[in-house]
Amino acid sequence: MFSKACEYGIRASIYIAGQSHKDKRVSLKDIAKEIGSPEAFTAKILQQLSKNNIIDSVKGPSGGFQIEQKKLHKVKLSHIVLAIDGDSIYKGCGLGLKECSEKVPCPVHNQFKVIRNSIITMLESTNLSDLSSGLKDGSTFLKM
Amino acid sequence: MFSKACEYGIRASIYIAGQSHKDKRVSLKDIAKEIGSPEAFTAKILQQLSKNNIIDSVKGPSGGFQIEQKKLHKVKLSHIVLAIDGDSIYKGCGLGLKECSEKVPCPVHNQFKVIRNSIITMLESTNLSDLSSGLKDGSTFLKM
DNA sequence: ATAATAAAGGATAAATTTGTCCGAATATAA
DNA sequence: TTATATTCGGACAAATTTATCCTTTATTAT
Repeated sequence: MFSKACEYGIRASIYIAGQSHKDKRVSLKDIAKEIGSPEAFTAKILQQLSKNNIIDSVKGPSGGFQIEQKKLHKVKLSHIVLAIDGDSIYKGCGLGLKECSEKVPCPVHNQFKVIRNSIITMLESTNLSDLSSGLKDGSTFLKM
Repeated sequence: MFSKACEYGIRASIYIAGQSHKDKRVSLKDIAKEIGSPEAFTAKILQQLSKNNIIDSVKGPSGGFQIEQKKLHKVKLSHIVLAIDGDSIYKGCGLGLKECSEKVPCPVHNQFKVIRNSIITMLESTNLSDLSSGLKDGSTFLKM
């Protein structure tokens, strides 16, 4: 569904959100350890998220990554996915056709439209605040 | 959503289905031309589909690929996807976690479950016979 | 039988994605 | 001001996916 980079990006964002809720800034090292991702690769992804204003980064000692508390419920999964994987989920054809559209549909166009719409709705209605709360009470997990 | 190989596999299967409906066997060359796919790569994919008894292949002059007419409505998209991409769509975690389950869920587990179930339902209820009929009446397309 | 045709299969190459390494830039604290 | 901690950014490496090429095998028609 998503690229590995996007999976790491979502997991990292959820972890950062949980810590930001407690006003804690977290380092790359922490993040990679907590979500079980390769550190250097994760760094690249965090850079992308930072450039897209999804997370904030601070250099130097006691630096790290964080998300403004008031943004926590505003950041949706869709923002992260768009920043990392682009809009392929939004506009791509299920069979990889470039010209697939309502006017010139592929054979599975209508079936995929239903799926795509439910994916988009889900991505746009799920925010980091909600996702991080399950971590806090131990009902959800980010590693393994 | 699917690998390129799987996309080509589905497109090829739909084309073969359409021709098989007219009792016509089709060659690799034909298929690649009609679905706009790289020939040699398509050959590999057709081999896989053939080994999985999704399509039949015949060597030699006037050989090619076909699907038994009585199988046309029995072959579902799910069969093709499973043969080429495996069951990652069926069992994989949306965030790439190995151990994600009802007992140990990732933060988006429930949201993804809904999506996954609708994908599975769609794949298991869509057959080649239906998909190829749109090609015949010119309402759907397999190229570009 | 022989030649021609078409898929099968193995080896290899190109492209993309995933992942690593290291020096530069920046901020903090002593 | 200096040493240290941390992200940034570019270059590189490994792994995977996509794609090609060429020889072998099977089948058909002559």
